[in-house]
Amino acid sequence: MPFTVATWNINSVRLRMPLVEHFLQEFQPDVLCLQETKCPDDVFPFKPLRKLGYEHIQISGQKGYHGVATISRRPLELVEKRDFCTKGDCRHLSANVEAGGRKILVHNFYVPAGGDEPDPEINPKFRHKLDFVAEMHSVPATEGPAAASILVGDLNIAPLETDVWSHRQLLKVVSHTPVETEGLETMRKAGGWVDLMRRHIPPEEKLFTWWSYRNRDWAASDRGRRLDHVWTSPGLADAMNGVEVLRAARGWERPSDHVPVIARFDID
DNA sequence: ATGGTTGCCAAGCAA
Repeated sequence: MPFTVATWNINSVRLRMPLVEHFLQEFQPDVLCLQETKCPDDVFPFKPLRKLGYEHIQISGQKGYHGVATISRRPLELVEKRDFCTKGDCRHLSANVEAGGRKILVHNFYVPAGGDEPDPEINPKFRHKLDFVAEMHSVPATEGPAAASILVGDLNIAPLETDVWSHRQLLKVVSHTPVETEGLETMRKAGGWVDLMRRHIPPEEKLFTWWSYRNRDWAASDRGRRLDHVWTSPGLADAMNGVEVLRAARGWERPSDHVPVIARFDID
């Protein structure tokens, strides 16, 4: 059995527990990282997840907004819940999991969306987003010769031209502005991270993980963006055995506007 | 150029 990690912005974990359960039963990832759980820790739905064999759960939740959860079939060792930009937002959680005979550090991120106006001088939410990504420079892929790391989550930025339905039309739209895409790529490369989705699926190919709710027919118009990402340290990237974007999940009953991304590794 | 939808929670705000 290969080691598998999935990431999914669930947009309310309690509302979508039936979808989470369905997903876990069908795909059985070792680790599932959820974002936008919108769920305080004292009411997180542990029970149905444990029932499915996911007994190791680390959460960082708050009422109404944000929130991340890392759910695992293998033992998890919490490393930290970091308060990026010291706003008290629950947007990060890291934990160690064992695979291939070594510890792998898994970072689960929910980067701020950044509001509508892509000008940090007049839009504090966009300022926050840029500051958040800048602070991610302090999260390197490798912290020692034997260290392996994975960084997943909703990064709310579509870096490549083929990560959006129209590069030209989205250049001034938050998520695809040059200051964001260059900022994210600079941070990724500086940290030594490999963009695993793009190692598996060529950058010439359009690739989306999110489709707006504000669309008559998301599948027909296909105006998507790749906002969700899987990054790894270089050694782990070499062990990658495939990445799957579960586009079908966008068509499930009462779906999230994001779909799961699953990465498989040839280690156990 | 505008408005389109969803989820929080019960009015707008955030996405």
